[in-house]
Amino acid sequence: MEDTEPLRYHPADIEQRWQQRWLDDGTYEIDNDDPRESRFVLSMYPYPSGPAHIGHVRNYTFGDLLVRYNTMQGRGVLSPIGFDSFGLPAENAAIKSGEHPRPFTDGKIEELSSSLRRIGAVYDTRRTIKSHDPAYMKWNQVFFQKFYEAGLIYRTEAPVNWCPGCHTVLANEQVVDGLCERSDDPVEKRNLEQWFCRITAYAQELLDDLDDLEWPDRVKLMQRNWIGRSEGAEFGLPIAAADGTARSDVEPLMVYTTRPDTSFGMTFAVMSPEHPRVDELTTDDQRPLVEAFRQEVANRSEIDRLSTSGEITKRGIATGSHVVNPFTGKPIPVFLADYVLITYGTGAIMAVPGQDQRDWDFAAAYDLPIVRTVAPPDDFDGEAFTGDGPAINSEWLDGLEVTEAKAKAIDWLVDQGIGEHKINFRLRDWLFARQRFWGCPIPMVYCQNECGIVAVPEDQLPIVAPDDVEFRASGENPLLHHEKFLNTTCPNCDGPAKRETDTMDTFVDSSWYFLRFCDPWNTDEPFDRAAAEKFMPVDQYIGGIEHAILHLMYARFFTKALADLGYTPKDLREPFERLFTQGMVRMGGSKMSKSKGNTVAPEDFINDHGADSLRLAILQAKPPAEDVDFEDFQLEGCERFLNRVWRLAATDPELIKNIRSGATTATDNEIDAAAHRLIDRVTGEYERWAYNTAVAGFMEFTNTLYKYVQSDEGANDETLSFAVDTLLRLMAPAVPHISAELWAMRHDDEHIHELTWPTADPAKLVVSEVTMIVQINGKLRDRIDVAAEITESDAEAMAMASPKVQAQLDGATPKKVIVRAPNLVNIVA
RNA sequence: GCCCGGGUGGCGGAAUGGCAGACGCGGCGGAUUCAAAAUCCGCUGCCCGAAAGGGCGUGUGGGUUCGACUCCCACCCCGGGCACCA
Repeated sequence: MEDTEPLRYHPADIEQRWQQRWLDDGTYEIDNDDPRESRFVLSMYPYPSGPAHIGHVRNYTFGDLLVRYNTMQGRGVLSPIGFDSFGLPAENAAIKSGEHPRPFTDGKIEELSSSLRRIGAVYDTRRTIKSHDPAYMKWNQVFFQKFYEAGLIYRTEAPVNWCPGCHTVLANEQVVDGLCERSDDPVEKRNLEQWFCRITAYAQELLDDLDDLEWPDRVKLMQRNWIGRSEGAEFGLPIAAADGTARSDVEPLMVYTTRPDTSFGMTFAVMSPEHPRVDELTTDDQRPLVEAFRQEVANRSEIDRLSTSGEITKRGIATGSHVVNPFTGKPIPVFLADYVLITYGTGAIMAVPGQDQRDWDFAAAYDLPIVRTVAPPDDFDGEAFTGDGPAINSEWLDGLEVTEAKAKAIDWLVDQGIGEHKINFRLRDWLFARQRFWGCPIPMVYCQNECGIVAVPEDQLPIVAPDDVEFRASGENPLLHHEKFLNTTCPNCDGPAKRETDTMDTFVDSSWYFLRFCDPWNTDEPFDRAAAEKFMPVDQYIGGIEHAILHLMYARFFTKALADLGYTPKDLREPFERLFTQGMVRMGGSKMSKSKGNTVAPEDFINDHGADSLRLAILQAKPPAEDVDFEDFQLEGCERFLNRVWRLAATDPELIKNIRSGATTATDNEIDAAAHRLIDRVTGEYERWAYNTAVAGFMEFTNTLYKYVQSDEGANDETLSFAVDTLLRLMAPAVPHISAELWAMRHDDEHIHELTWPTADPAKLVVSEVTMIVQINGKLRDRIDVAAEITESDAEAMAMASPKVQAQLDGATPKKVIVRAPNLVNIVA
């Protein structure tokens, strides 16, 4: 029977054994006083949804390779894992089954951990943390209160996004095209009193600090767009009296613009339908129409309102009142329009149809005057002109270019005392609370006497939701009906108080977990400052592009806020020094998901073929940053390759028949040099995430060794031994089980992952002979083997002497000869 | 609309101004075998040619260069992000 053949590769036998040994030996545990140079390698906090899917496997394979590679480089690598275990799926399951989310979640964590272990991913398992662990929740709650004290968290009424499907409010970042990113339900705008986090206080720093991060440009760009800084002027438009003159007895209407230079072309003004001064600025004869318009806008869904289609005349209405353009002194009408947003700037704009296409369309529909204030080029045939050019029709701005005109207009506004230079951000404050059960409770109470909102004292934290709750089909938070939880006493006055039943957005949990990993045992503090100083920032963060905005923005904000609150060193401004965003695994072109039923179970493959084959196939398939289709994994080829390595390294006598000892031949030396070149190559490829070509390198070298051992000359024992050992050491981070097993077989149970990374002998990287290519007019005509140190003139002479060149030239004299000795000669004929 | 990323054999991909197609998959042929699987070896961009050899070839068109998959300009197609932000 083949199965009993000792030299066969049987992954199932060896993988479990090595996984156990890595745990037992604590190979990847690191203490806080570890003397080695430290490296923090982290894969994004996974939501525990059950056994790993193929996307997880890809992500954690890349992370694991880096952990093992850096460890072999002699660094002390912090490689922790945790579980982002709060969230809606567990609560929705609870609603269906009636079972509490905790056992459900613990079960999923068990499944995911076991999968990670089975793919050979190694962690310091002593440091594992979970969001729903009260020991972790406590610090969320402490931070909430510190933020509240510092004014970074506040409670206010505001128009917020409400998802009826998830029965909770959502952050702006969780609304995609007017739909809930989780449930795809249309999101409604509701005016609710809510907890907000003042992330906008850090808007400028969040923007500036992007510059120094080694992150993909794409992610930085997405963050910049999301923060959306714009620079301009905010100023008042005086309300016009009946005769068109400016009234000084009422507040002017404030507007924000990025183009103060075009103010002379302002021929009307527009307010958001939700603007608080609409009533005041509506004339009696227009009031019925304005009211109808506001009602109509209020009834329209967010998605309708976002759509750019639809009759422009249906999108606005005149208020009947006028304001004065302070630049021209002339009265201009005030409109309402649904495209002006109450949440941005002042909720009112000056309209300059000559320089803004939307204003142009509106002006055309309402027959309003259009005045150009920037001269378009002669060949311009469009409508609104948004480009640069000299100012016209603008009195004292005429002739100035846009930049100068802006500055002068702002100076004038300041001189007149009616406006100022103003920077605006698109970024909004983070809506921090959710009306759901399975999250971290917000540690505040509402005093029924006079104290108002009161923080629960730290010695009473963490507040953990009770287990005896009844889940409702509506998704309504069961805490609302749990009298025992709800009713408490005010920490201030001992009077009756109601507990806050909202929980924190689960993005809070993932906003500082990397800091907790530095010191997860701490019971007195969220983490020790010195521990954070030692390991932070994360040297290499790995995760999906889908977190480009949400998680990465919140974690950056938390890091800055915690530094300013003194939890971390003041200069720790950024959590993730280097970010790598790996591509997604797709099935037949579409994203894999459980609901589409197109997932493949990595566990099944591992059972039959082993984790190393799967890891290798993932590494080989595509550059890590790119999306990959599961069908493109070449699982059989990779398994075949590992078998080839096995036969070679286990010295299968059928394969290796002809072994010599003693002095080395030219062939032996070439094999030896190839091994050194491979070290050089693979090291570079690991450094730059070129894992697919590193795998190609392993395969090429193995092919070379196969030819070597099967040649008539045979293989030198020492040369072969070094070559195979080198191959195993280079493969150890990529396919850890087979590499470890073969190394232990060959080296008396030595542990390959505790060895240091091989280094190439520079002397052996020098080549003595190269293939010089000879071109005529850039086309390849001949190849000649030459000495590496050949002179330019010798190279040219050899090229010219080539019979193929002579035949092509056919007696003609070359116009010019380009020589790049020893690699190339190009003859220009 | 604006902003990114990409377009290379039958397929996944390699090649950071110098041999296009490394490596793998697939295909074809051979060895081994009673036979098959497995394994090992060889060939495999397209066209012409018996061969030697030649021509063509990296989305399209132009440009820079002795030389372009690579740099520049324009366009086409695919993927992604932002999208009434004043």
